[in-house]
Amino acid sequence: MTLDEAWRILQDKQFKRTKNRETILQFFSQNDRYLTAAEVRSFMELDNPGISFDTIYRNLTTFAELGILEETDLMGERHFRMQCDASVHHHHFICTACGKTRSIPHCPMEMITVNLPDYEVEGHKFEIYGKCPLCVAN
Amino acid sequence: MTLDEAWRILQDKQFKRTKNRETILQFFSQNDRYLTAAEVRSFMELDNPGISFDTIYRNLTTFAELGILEETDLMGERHFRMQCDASVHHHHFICTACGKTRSIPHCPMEMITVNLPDYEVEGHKFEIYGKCPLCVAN
DNA sequence: AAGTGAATCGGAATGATTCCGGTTATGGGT
DNA sequence: ACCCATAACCGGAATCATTCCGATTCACTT
Repeated sequence: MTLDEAWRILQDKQFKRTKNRETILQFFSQNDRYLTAAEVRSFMELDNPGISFDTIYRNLTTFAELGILEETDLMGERHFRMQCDASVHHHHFICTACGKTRSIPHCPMEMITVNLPDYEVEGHKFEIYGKCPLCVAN
Repeated sequence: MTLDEAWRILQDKQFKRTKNRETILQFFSQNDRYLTAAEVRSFMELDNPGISFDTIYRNLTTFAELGILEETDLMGERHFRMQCDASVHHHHFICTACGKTRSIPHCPMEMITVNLPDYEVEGHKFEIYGKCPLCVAN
């Protein structure tokens, strides 16, 4: 997702264009991996030393609800990354060393939901963890 | 997994047979779903009103490391359940209303890892969330 | 330029989990 | 059956991520 696409979504929903939101989105657009609220804060403090965690979490949650960011729990911590391509449903390999991700186009759900009659499926999570080629080499 | 199997594993690894461990295992053996440390504590307080969270977490972590319990993060909280059948790799449908689970024998990993050359896969997570037939009806 | 509600701030509160120093109890050896 | 070493436990404080809250500031509408 590009910055322009993100802002279009926000404007459609009447969210205001604030400096904090610009900084957050800029940070995600230039970091192609899952980030924690603390990492976002470190970056934002360069511009805004008094940034509140409340502001960060509020915006991250909003962005995730709007589909601008993807969210997942890793080691009990919330992590966020820019939505890579909402048009094609996919999953991720996540490097446990550097945090970088790689798309996995396959989704196992189709062949499985047929075996769950009477169940009301709300969502699913499929993630593969390990070391990416770069981190394997080091 | 049965209580006997669990105790055999513990004895193999020289863990002591304590009252607390008996209570914890008993609780899991009679609850076929993911439970939180707080739920475990509530149950244990019937016998042992002064039970410490430290004791609960220490044992839950030990059990999970030994493969006696399965662990997952749900809504940012650690949840544990008795390992259902370690001999057959599988995944779970998890009811978001009652917490009960249903085994999903299908694992999507085989057909996917072939597309990850040079990646070192350490693990994966595949869970389906929704309402079980009983909770759909209510 | 003024008004209004959204957004932010800062700091306290919460909730889950872990740490720690002191105490208790299990299981092996006598 | 008793002793001992050490695993296990206890209670409470500490930590960490996250949320709440009352007061202030800011972005957009008119």
